Parts: sequence; structure tokens; C-alpha cells
Amino acid sequence: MGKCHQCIIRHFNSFKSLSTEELTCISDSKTEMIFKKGQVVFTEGSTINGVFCVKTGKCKLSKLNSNGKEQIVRFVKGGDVLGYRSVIADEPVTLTVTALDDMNACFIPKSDIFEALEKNPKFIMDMMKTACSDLKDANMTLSKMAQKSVRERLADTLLFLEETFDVTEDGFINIQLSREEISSIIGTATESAIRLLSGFKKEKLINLNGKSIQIIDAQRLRNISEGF
Amino acid sequence: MGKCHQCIIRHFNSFKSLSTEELTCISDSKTEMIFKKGQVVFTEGSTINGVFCVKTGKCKLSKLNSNGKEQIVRFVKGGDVLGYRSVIADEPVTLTVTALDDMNACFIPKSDIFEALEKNPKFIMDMMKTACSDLKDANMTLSKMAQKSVRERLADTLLFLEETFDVTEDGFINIQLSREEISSIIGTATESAIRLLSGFKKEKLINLNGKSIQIIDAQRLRNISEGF
DNA sequence: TTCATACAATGATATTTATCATGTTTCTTT
DNA sequence: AAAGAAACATGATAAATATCATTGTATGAA
Repeated sequence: MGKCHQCIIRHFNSFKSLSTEELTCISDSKTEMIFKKGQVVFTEGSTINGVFCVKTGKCKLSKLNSNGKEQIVRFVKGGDVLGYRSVIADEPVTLTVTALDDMNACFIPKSDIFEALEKNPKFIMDMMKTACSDLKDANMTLSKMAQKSVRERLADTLLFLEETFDVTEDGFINIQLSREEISSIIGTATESAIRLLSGFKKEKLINLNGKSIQIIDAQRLRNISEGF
Repeated sequence: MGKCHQCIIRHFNSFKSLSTEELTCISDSKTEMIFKKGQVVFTEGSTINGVFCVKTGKCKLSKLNSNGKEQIVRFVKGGDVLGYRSVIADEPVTLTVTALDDMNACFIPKSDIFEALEKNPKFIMDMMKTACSDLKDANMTLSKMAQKSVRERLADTLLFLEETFDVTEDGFINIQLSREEISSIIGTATESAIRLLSGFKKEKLINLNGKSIQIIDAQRLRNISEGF
């Protein structure tokens, strides 16, 4: 089993603040887990007794609405910590997490997290900054959702996806989402998302190849997103 | 000048975790401030070097979009702490805060906050829980904004306002918002908000008297909000 | 008071978006 | 490879919402 202090991933999140000693302690109690593409990590309403330190892969965090529709709220990828809000607030999780890739993650029990939070001021401060950063992003997204049209939101989302997941060698955004998932990000009917994507393609703003998307004209997408 | 340890407000927020000693320290460096209705507390992009502990009154937290429209993201009222995200993340504020009432607040310098955060584990944990709670709310709101129609969002917003600000003796929701502000919460054109409010009134779901709103049939509003 | 200004209300119309229907492609399983 | 299922695509239409225009109504200042 891998040792946490040798794990490069920790440098990208709050665990970078822990001492070798503290990391050894976590190493002993952690569980390495693999989630297959499409597998659910945990479901809205359930109680988790630890956090997931994501090593590789991506997942979506979503909410099921009263009408049965999924709303994707956020993405999490390698380097991110999953489930900290629920553990710290000592509440059930409020989002469902589903793997979008094959995903590797270490499950770290709650008790270890609380021990680290209590003993290491730098760790708790780092966690807090993560929470604050997530809060800022959420407010920003909220404001965008409320004020932009569907077309504007789609343009914004494509730019966001490229920025967040980067592109592969062939220039396509490094994430595979179904049209339905894309519409669940922007909060629209699937057909509308499809139509608008086709439109963007006709206008030579993007390339489409199955689920793969390539941004050709980022500047014009930015303009569309800003309402011009 | 009032003493923090005698202030009842602190029991509603993270300051309840501080010792009398720590509170005395804050008492000495805090500034009591009054904001008149309509006055701006701070503006998106500016740097604040402390937090505001709100004693009485209400304010709106909003973002200005690229098209010049305001989006109200959240409300803050007596008992809440304003500006903690910016102080903890050590970043400029990302929201503009405007008083909706005459508002009393104590400004507490950053240095005091950091000292308390470092020395008092219960305080930082409480702050963290506040951040996590705000994050949960933001995700919830985001999901609602994205998936509900304007009419559903208005119903939801009216219920939220009553729950958050309660009602006066005459049964009207205890907050005065212009139609434009209401439309800035739900993210719609002012005319649409006005039309829908009139519609709700005709359907005997609410009473309108100038800016005052009374909810008559909460259950049906709930149904509307859920899409029935 | 009277004027001026902001706010609220409502109609007419345009635009955006959702829904329903249907056909096509792609992927999976046998 | 064939069959079936899921995902994708597109047209036609309906519904929701925005925009523009106009009028009414409050509110505050001179």
C-alpha cells in the first residue's frame, strides 16, 4: 500500500500541511479505492465517515431536483478532497458523486481528519481556505446561472471545462460528457444543449467529434458568454 | 462603547466560542459603525481588513454582471458575520454589500480575528462550520436557480424571505425590497417579476401593499416552487 | 402645493427555450 | 453480424420570458 508522505497528490491540497508523522498515521488507516467510470461514490443524504483524497480521475457532484432532473453543481479531479464539508459540518452529504473516469482515491477516516484538524493549525487553516474558495466559486456560478441566457451559459461552460480539464494532444477538451450531462451543468433541456452545440459548430466556434469537444475560437465564445 | 462579552449577538455566531478575555481584547479594538439604508458597506473588488459583526439591520450581498445587472447572492442580518471569506482567504471581497435597513455593526480588525483563529480551536472550527453551511446553501441555491422556472423561483424566494426575515405584527414579510431587487434575486426582468407577483395576488397566494408582501397560501406556493 | 423623478403596472410583441415527435447514429449485447 | 438500446440530432410547435412602449402611482424636494 502506498505511503501518504510519498504521494505527490497531497501537495495539491490541504494534506501538504501535515507532518511526515501525521501522514504516517493516516497512511495506516486509509483505504485505497477504485471507482469505475459511472460508479457512484456516495449518494445525497447518506452519511460518510471520512473524506476521499482523489488521486486520479474525475467525478461530478450533482443534486437531484424534485422534478427528477440532475443538476451538476461541481467537478472534482485528481488533487481535490471530496466530502470535507459533510465531515466537518457533521452532516449527511448533500450531493451525489459519480465517477466520470476510472478514479483512484484514498478514503481517510473522519477520526484522522479531526485529529489533524485539532493538532495542526496550518491544516485547519488550509481546509478553511479551501472551503472559502469553494464558496467564492459557488457564488460566482450562482450569479452566472441567474443572469446569463442558456446560450451564454453554454459558452461559459465550454470555456470552464477547457480551463479545468485542459486539452489532450489532439486539442479536444479532456473530459467526456454526454449531451445530457452538459445540459445538467447549464440547467436546460437536452435538446436545447444539442441544438446550441450544433449552432456553435456551424459558426466554427467549436469542433465536435462524438462526445469530444474542441474549442476553436475562445475569444468569440468569451464574447458570447459576456452577452455580446 | 459596548463591551463584546455583554453583547447578546455574539451567541448567534462564531464569537460565542471566544473567552471573556479574548472578547475584551476585541472590544478594545473594534469600531461600532452605523450604515444608513441604501449605504454601501463595501464594494466588489475592494480590500477589507477586518470583519463586520452585524448587530441589527439587514443587507444584501450582490454581484455586478458584465451586462451591468445586479445579482443578489445572499442576505445577511443581525447575528451574522460579514466579510469572513475575504479575510480568511486573504483576497479582495467578491461581493458588494448594501444596507437594506439602517444597520448597526461592529468592525473587528483582521489581526484580532487571526489571533483568535490561532489561539482558539473552537473558534476556528465554528468559523469553518459557518463556511461549510454557507457553501451548502450556495450549492442548494445554485441547483434551484438552474432547474426552476422563473415562476417557481419567485415562489421559492417568497417562502425563503418569510423564513429568513419573519413577519411583522400585520403578517407582512419583514423586509422591504423593490421589484427590481426581487428580480435581482431570481434573475429575471423586472417586468416579469412584477407580472408574476400580480398573478400570485390574483390567485390569492399573496397580498401586496406597496413593497410589503404577505404570504397567504404557503402550501400552494410550496407546490408551485416544486413544479406542481 | 407642484413638479420632478423614480417606481410600479400592464399591454403588445419579439425572442428564447421547452416540449413533443421522429429519424439517425452509435454503442452493446448476444 | 444483427438486434436492441441508448444517445444524438433536428423539425414543428407551444410555452415561458424578455423587451419595448405607455400609463399610472407614489414619493420626495423645492
